[in-house]
Amino acid sequence: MPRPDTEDDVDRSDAVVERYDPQSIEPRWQAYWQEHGTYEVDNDDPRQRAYVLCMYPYPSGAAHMGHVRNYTFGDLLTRYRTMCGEAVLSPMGFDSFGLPAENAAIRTGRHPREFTDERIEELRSSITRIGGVYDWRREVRSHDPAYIHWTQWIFLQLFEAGLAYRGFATVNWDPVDQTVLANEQVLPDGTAERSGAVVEQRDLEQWFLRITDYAEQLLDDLDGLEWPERVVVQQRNWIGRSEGVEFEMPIVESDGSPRSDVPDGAAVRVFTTRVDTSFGMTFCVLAPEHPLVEQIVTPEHRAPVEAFVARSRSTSEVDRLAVEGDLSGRGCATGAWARNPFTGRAVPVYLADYVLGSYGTGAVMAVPGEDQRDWDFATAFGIEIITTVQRPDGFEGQAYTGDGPHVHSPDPSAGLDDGCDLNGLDVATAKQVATEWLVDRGLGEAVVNYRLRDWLISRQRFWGCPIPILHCDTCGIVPVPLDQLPVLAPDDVEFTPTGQSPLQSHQGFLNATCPTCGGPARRESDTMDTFVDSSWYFLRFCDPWSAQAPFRREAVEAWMPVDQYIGGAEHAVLHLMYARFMTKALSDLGVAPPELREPFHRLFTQGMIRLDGTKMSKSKGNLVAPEQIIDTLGADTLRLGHLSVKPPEEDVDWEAVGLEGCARFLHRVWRLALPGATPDLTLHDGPAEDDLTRGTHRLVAEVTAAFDRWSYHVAIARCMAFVNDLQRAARSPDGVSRSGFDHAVDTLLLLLAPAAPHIAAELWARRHGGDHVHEQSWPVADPAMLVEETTTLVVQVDGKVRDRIEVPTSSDEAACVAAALASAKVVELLGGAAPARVVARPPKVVNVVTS
RNA sequence: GCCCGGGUGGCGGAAUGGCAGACGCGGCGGACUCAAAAUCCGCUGUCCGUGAGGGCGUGUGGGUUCGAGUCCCACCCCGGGCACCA
Repeated sequence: MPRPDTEDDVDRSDAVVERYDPQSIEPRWQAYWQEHGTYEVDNDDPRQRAYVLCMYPYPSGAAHMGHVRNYTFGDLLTRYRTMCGEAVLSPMGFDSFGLPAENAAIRTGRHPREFTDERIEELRSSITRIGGVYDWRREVRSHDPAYIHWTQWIFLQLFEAGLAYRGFATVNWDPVDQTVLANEQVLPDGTAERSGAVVEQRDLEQWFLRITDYAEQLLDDLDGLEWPERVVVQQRNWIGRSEGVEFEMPIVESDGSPRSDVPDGAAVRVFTTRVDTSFGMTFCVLAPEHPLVEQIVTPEHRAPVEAFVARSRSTSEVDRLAVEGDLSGRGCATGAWARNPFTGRAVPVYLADYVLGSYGTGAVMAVPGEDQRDWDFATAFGIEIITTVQRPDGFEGQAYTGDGPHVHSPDPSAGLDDGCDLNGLDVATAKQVATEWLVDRGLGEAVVNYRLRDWLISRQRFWGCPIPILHCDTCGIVPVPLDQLPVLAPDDVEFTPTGQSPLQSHQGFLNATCPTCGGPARRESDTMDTFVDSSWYFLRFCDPWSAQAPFRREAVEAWMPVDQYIGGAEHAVLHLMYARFMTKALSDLGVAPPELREPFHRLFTQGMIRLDGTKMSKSKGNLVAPEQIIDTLGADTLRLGHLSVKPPEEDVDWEAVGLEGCARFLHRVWRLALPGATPDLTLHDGPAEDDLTRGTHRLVAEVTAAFDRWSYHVAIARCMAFVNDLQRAARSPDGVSRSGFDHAVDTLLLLLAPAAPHIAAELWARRHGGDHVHEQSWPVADPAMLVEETTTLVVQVDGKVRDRIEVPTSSDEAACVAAALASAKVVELLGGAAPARVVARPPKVVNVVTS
């Protein structure tokens, strides 16, 4: 059946030139790489090893532009470093537990596993169509029983070591997703990062991982990482180390005499980072939930205090910490007094909701002169303000937090014979002296506090890794024996619209036998935060076949740490902190090698894709489908679009991606490089032109340098400029030599192989009898070829460019100056006068100074 | 408020203290074509000038230097993080 003639007419008219058709090329090469295992590496590979890893994705179906961007950078690096002779481990897997699948199950009644497996296949196919190459033999999925087994095994190791524990805690409850959230998953405005619901406070028993044990290491080891400064700063802030002093303030009467109605030794223990300002303390503040409140409140204050405490307890932590404007409703007097050890005087004890029981000692000394919040509080409650640090001249603020000499100490009225004298000292020195003074008298000690809290991993969800614990009435909390792992969620579950996890009511799952006493036990129905799964997957990739342990140590030694980790910056304090903690914990437990203290040596965070100025996302419905572009322009064009649009770490507006220009460029490369498809070129058999050879070497040097500093957009721009020049030269009447041309084109194909792998592979194979471009060595520029014979000498007069002269590159200063002074322009501008001075930087620039 | 980034044509952006605007997009003009698409060629910071050419130009104001987009100081604006965690 003859097809109606449409565009076929055109094809026949210039049948000499086979047009670049990505659809016929790309699937073939994708299959080739897969079938030949081109990017599979074994753990005993003799080459130098490199581990290049992109954050494994949540399987959300077909890839979106964010995936494309992420995987293009990772894939380029894998291919580039492989051509450089390294054995590159480039695995891929799926972070396949999580709420979207469970929400879909609630909506449709289908089991999340089915849903998830389908989405994984879709995503895998998308990633392949982008041209991403991975060692798929190593694929891991969080919901795979083998993976669940080892996640649970790791949890039990942590449990045995005391790093996993069950604790009662006031937690963030998401009423929409019906689960608790980690602090990291709550946004500063008090809403849930995922669901957007207003987070409530609930008191629940939950599982925690003791990440705070590692606070100091997590902070210190940041120094050795080659990570974006932004991410390091965010982690540092999140850990929130602060050095300070704790000391006790005995509860007394307002005149300093002992108080009879409180137990002996009753004292407020305060934490402060400004012990140097202790002489300015005019009151102290307890958290409303502080256990001492009950004992010290005086009868006439009891009623308002109880009301205040009740109100604070129902306020979220975020709201409590938001101190803005008038503070008069935020505090409450207790009627009690406590003695300041520095002055010997009693100061009133208040409650304030912005003081948290969970940080420091739950009590602070208040120094309104040097702390703005204390100033605001003192003003609201009519409390005295004393200045202890000399203000600089012209200071017009309220509290002064800067440096300066200390004043007003010791208080002469205190009559202490061993008073602490800080007068005249700067803040740092005064802190030291005051700390020593306290320590020497046994009144307090230096301490370090962290803002970081333990990692709450309990989730009241179904589609997650079950926590392998049993609750026995007799024995209490009992770990599931290792030989009974994995604990898997049942298949016969029904998802109800209430959203409650089916695990909480599934008797077959809940009922178990206590392995210790043989009595009945109830299975833990909470599952783990999915960040637990992603906190060790990079280790499993080293040895996904291991059946006796999560991974064998020697396999991890072969590959870890990850040389280059690539992902989104939104994981700065979540995944990246948890993975660092888990690596350290596993190292300490002897599961991972002892010397492996950090998982990711280098981190790269690529920018987001935006459309119309907002983040592209399914919920906003503003997606541009990568598949559509692959179907029309091809994957190589799409990859090039991402690579060339902007520096990779910056956010990208999709409108800025110049796909047409990239497609044009590839068409041009095709016509230039396809043997026999170049009728408009003039190629002769003479020796290679020096200019052309030098240009080719310069291109190699520039592209390599650009790759090494992640300036892909510059690398692509250089290739484009090179093609423009080459095409122009080859089309000129004189043409170029065949040998110089072929060298130029072959080099270009090698340089493009990591960025546009399909077209490079196709053209290389056609030019070289079926050879595979990705198995060639990355070209190296000959330094001797980078030096031009002549160069443009820029001639300036008084710093302004007035002339340009071609000179031999070897010209010395005298020759350059002579050439410059001989310039007609310079002669004219000098008007016969002698230059006042001549500065030369041979052979690039000469500046003639006239005055 | 503090700490990081960043301000360069109509747009995305290049530029070891030495030719600002590479490369791409967009725009304008031309070649090919019956015509269009595709492709190719030329122009494209701004002002003055018919032209050759010249003036002005990298957020603002100072400074260092023979020479500053690049270094220093102050300020303005944008983006991100932290923030009243004692």
